[in-house]
Amino acid sequence: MQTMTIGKLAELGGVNVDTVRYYERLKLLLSPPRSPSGYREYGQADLDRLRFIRRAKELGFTLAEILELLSLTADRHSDMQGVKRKAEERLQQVEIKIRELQRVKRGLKKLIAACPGHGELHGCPILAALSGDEPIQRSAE
Amino acid sequence: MQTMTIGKLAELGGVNVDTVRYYERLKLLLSPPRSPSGYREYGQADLDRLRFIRRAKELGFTLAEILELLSLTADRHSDMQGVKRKAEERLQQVEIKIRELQRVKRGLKKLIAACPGHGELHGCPILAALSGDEPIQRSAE
DNA sequence: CTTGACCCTGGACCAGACTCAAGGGTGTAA
DNA sequence: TTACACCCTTGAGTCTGGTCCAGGGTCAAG
Repeated sequence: MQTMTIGKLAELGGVNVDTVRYYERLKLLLSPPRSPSGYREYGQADLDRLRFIRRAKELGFTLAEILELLSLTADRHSDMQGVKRKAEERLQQVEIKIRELQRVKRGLKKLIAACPGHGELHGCPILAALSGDEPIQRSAE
Repeated sequence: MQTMTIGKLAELGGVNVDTVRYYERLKLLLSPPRSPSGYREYGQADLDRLRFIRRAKELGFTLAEILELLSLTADRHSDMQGVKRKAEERLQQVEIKIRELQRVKRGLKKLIAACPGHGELHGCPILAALSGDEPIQRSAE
């Protein structure tokens, strides 16, 4: 397959056609060459990039953050110090995200372990824990 | 404390007053009785419920999911299987996210370590981590 | 009796990330 | 040639989870 239309790209990338055009507007995807009749012509690199975006999004990065990630990997000719600093910033954010999720995971595990999974709801420890009167922890505010 | 106004409830629950009214519209909170002048009068049970919502939200449940959890709890005759299953679903999603973020973290670390501050970025590890060819998991579709 | 902090309602507005509609051109297969 | 799926653009609408505003009533202190 040399090139593909937007419909094919969207299908392979697991997103809507409109989403592809939306990403192009946001500069997340490069504007591809056009056929004589004006159709966008995509190649494998575009598909890779689209999949990159999907994965990053699933990890909780916003589109703005993904744009930064992409420019980080794409700016092969820009100042290396700047690129490195950006990568370090991203790393910090990723580490924070992991810690937050681990806190959530511990919370969920505790609840699940304490819950027998059957019987009267009345005694459900998940509900008890969620409605308990311990102070609520503020994480990132 | 017999009853409290919306301001007090919001304060103790750690949310905005408008958020309380918003939750009431969504049926996440019950419409409380009103004072002669029309003020909402909340009791301890409302505070418990509000805290329940906050905690569940911190565990990554959407408001729609929380509404479901709450309606499960409202049904005195249902048992805790449903509640436990929902918690387990959440846990799985969180664990997947953590694993993928750790992959990204390793990629970023490698990138940073490999960056001498000059030269070409060769075979970017972030791209490797994110645009790997494993199938993309559709989570909640 | 005035002031200021609170409460009420309905509705507007926000960011983020799409998604759809309208009106029109293109490509291919029977 | 006609049908039908696909493509184009611009611009508006949707959903989530709030947040804010206008225009008004209430309540306790001084």
